[in-house]
Amino acid sequence: MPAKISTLASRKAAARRPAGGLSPLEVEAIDLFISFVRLLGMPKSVGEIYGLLFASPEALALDALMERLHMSKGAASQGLKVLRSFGAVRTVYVAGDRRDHYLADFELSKFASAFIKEEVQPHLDSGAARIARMEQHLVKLPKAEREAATLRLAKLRHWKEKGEGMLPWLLKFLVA
Amino acid sequence: MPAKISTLASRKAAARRPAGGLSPLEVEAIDLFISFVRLLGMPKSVGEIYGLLFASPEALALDALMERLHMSKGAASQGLKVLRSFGAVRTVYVAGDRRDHYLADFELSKFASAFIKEEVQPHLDSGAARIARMEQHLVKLPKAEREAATLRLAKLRHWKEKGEGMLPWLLKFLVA
DNA sequence: CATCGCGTTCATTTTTATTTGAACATATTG
DNA sequence: CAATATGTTCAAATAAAAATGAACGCGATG
Repeated sequence: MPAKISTLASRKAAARRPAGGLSPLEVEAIDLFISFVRLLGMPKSVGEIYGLLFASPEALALDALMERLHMSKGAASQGLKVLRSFGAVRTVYVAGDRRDHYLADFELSKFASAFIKEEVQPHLDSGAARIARMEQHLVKLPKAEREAATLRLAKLRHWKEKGEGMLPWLLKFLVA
Repeated sequence: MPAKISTLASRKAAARRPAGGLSPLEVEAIDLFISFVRLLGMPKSVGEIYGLLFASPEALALDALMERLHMSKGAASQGLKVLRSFGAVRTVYVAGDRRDHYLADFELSKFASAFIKEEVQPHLDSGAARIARMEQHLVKLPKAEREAATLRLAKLRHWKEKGEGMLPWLLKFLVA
């Protein structure tokens, strides 16, 4: 009964890696990480790649990612570049294969701290610069307006300090 | 010497509200809030509106925003809708004027807590649901793969709990 | 040293997000 | 109640972000 055997075999395969496609588990993981990276303002493809690598027991090469995620070589390459840049992914050596093979690093905090260091911190810095510039403009205002503006500037400074105070704590919490 | 007087007058005006445009102080505030709202994934127009209102001592009506920010009525209306929705802006009554006049609320934490409640919390919730679904799939895997996958799922659960533990703290910190 | 395999880059295309503007709803005024 | 003022909504236009795919660089291989 070859028919039945092949049916069973393909059903089993489907539970794992259906027709070169994705298992339900992988799909869930990918969806999860897509929405996670979107929350951090990163492109979907980064989430797809990390999701698949996260779910994958073995290291995957670029062409495996392309094929299984239906993604162009360029997108896969750029996504891996981002993931490498903050250590969410690392390469492993595979004997007799000169392609790079990627494995997910499970420290999710790397996403968050990359986000903080690359997005939040620069924003705080430029914010500080802007507040300084605003103080320059302040002195040129007529007194009535100056008072109101001074109050507002104080609010901004307050928030900048709050942010600056929070970041180190947040980083520590995440890494812990 | 009317020429000189007018020059001085226009320079002074320029420091405040140049030709129906924006003062340097307002420009700085607007830039600051544009990058702030972009960080939270909100449209630029929301930052422009809040920035101008933040810098503005008097309450502004929709048409003033349109004119000074070079923005369509639709964008202004929708931006205000967003800002109202999380209380970053409130209306004040102006005698003998039936337009709504808007004032910035200085509690910046409202942006952050809106972001958390509208973006982060739902993501955590859907993440929890996904983890549950992944557990369903888990039992259908062959033992070898199941072990690896179980480990990964434990990581996810760990992070979900970490996130859930952090949010209340973060909210409290922000509001404080 | 010519060819091939692997990965990166970047101009172009596609997709997604935002803005515009006109139609509409609603409230006000004469 | 017609005319007007104000604000909202939403389909279409525009702008911004991301993906594609071909060209390129570089090292390995025969």
